[in-house]
Amino acid sequence: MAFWLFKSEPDAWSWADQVAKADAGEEWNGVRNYQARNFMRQMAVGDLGFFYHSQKDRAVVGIVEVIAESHQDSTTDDPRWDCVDIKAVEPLPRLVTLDTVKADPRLSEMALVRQSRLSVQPVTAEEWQIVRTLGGL
DNA sequence: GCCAACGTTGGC
DNA sequence: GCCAACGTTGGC
Repeated sequence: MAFWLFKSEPDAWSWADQVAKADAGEEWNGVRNYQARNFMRQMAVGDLGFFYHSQKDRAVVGIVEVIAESHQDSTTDDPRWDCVDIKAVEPLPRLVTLDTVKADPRLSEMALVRQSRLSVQPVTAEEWQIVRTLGGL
């Protein structure tokens, strides 16, 4: 099983929106970046991810699970773009802000820090554990 | 609201 | 196939 991070502008699609979908989950659609798409193609059902709010919040806010492997993105007919489905699993008791991540030397290699514009990113098992703990889980 | 970083497009 | 122009993202 692998770990990931999904980035979203809360104004467009927030953790609350994701939670509202409950176990039905939702497509992680709208990604138009090859690197991000390729990561989604590598995902398997059962993989876990962090849900990150960009812009105003700049924090990891919850945990999500991949519930469908990559398939055509329903928001476009362009066959280049596909996406997975994810559902909310649980919120983090404490938000883990970008500042916190940047301040922790163990997290200095995270894509979140090194490649700030990438919207879907891999997370190592070690990073997963550290951020979970910082989040109070 | 600005700007740096970076990805994409299109002319050559 | 290169590169300039342009568009977008996201931190600050």
